Amino acid sequence: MASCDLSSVLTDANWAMYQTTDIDPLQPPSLNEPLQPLTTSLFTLMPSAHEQPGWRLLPPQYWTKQNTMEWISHHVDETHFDACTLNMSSCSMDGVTLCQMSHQALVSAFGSLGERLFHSLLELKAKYGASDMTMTCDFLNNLLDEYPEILNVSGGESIYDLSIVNEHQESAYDIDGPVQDRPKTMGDMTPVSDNGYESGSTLPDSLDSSNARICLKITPVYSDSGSDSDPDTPDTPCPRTASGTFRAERGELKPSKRGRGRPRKQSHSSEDYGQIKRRKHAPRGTHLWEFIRDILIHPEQNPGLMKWEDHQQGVFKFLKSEAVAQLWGQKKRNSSMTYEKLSRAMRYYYKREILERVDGRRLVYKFGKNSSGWQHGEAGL
DNA sequence: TCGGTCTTTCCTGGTT
DNA sequence: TAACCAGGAAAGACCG
Repeated sequence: MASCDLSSVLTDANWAMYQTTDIDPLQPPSLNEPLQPLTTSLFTLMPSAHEQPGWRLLPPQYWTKQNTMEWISHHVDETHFDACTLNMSSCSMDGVTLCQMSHQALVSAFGSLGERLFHSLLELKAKYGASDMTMTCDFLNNLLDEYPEILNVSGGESIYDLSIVNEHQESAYDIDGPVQDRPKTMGDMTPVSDNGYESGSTLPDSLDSSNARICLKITPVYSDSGSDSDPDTPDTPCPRTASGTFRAERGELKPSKRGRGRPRKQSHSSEDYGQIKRRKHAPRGTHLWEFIRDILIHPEQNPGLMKWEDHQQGVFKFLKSEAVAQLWGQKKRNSSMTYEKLSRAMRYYYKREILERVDGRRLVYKFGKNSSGWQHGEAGL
């Protein structure tokens, strides 16, 4: 590439954006600190242990800004596009925003590269099906329900232009152009339901929320210059690979071999932490097996992540193990979740007979007698 | 405050 | 060789 290399540009942008390695969404945004885009803090996905970029693992609607940048970078590299002609601010968007962009908007933002990006996006949307946007919206709705203070930034300023819109108010999605220009592969982005994980509930809640049919429109309004690292972030820098991605996998973040066990969470300032403690504990009842079960019993919201092998027997299979793990990680606000860790937690269920072993079959598990809600006719289905 | 529960993380070794 | 499986060990987070 001639004069500048987008990878390095994007890398620097990523570096600035992701210096804070562990954002705690519980902590109310402070005007004194750089603002983290909501979707970034929610959906941050580090490259997996296998160096598979997040955008390859997840539907575009789930992409973080980093994923979007990696995806753009990928196409820049493939087409030898001159990155100097790109506006960095155009690249800085999460998947939700990206999916709302029309063909015209993409071409306008990325020039000749926009055409390629548009078709790539169409392919990815088609690949992952149409229901993912709904999950994203519902996830955000859940978050808003649980942490309404996100909307109430001290000083009366709103970080996010965040509005709840009726699905039929199509203008709510209008960002760059006429509605008819937008891709139609997202199932018209009709929000359906949530899985109710956050509240620890299962189906009834989700059905309720499906009736509500609301979606969030979120427009982050933050300063480009606000990339200072979190004061509580440990000194350990976040290593990057040559391609500009982060390597958060085992050992690579640590200067030396660490001991066993779960590492201590990022410390908060005593004041902030106290506020969190006073506010509310994250509700219990969000168990992994329930999360798995709810993915399985909501096939319309399951973009090929898992499938029943024998529903009667409770036998199921992971189709996209890493993607499920990432989804679980999103739910637990843990961007470093992997299938390896998830599967370890799954194996603990054997002892409690929530799951049963299925010998000789990879990625296949079976619900045990101490699980419930997965059988036909259960859980209000 | 404490103990139980439920993960989460790391690890070694085996299997596919 | 990579991906997955099995399970021990240790520790964090949550909750009653």
